[in-house]
Amino acid sequence: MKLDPLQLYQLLLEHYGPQGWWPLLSCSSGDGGGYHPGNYQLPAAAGERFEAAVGAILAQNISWLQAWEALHNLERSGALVSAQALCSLSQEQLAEAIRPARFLNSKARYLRNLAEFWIQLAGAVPEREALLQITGVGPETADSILLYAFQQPEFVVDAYTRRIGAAAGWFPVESGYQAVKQQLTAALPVQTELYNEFHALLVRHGSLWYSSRPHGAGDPLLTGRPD
DNA sequence: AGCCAGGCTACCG
DNA sequence: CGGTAGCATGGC
Repeated sequence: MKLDPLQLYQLLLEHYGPQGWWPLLSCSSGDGGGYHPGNYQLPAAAGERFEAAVGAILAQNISWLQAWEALHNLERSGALVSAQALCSLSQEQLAEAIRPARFLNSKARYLRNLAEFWIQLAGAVPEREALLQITGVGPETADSILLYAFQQPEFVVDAYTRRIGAAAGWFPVESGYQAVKQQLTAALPVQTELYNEFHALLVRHGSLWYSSRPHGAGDPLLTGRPD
């Protein structure tokens, strides 16, 4: 049997339940969780949108637990109050606060770039092309910000999406970002809530079965060949 | 010890 | 242009 994307989405949702992304500090139980399963209205406040965008950069190529530690450090430094507040920190302070998130000097620069962009934005919903011009914001981070901070219907593609989609026979693992995104969105209804939940579920499932090599070995849902 | 994180930029040929 | 080294932490 070969699952189509919508069928896999329904299977994953049934299997894992709602994931409650994007994790927010204000929803946190203090253990690095920060989830609000089934509530797709968050983030609603401007501060929460900024926090989610910051989190999207911190989470690049790293486990969420480490990103959460860094985010919490930033909160304690007062950097999450506003984009201006983040900019008021020195690069050294920023880098030290986000040390747990790896690539600290790079990400400290990225965060300042984001914050400066945020100030220009003045509360508007950003354009995808504008986000992509920020040094430190690539396609996945841009779509994460649009989807999870602003509830825009932009499907987020990550490494797990590629591996799982390849195992499902939808495309080759080495497919480019836009190719994967277009193929999946063509097979799904354009719904922000579905995009939100599907990506979170793919990360959940991917981290369980598509992390160590060979990718996908033992996947109880797809039983596909590893790449 | 070694592998792997919810990538992106800059530089190489 | 496409491909990849570098970024430089912490958990399992």
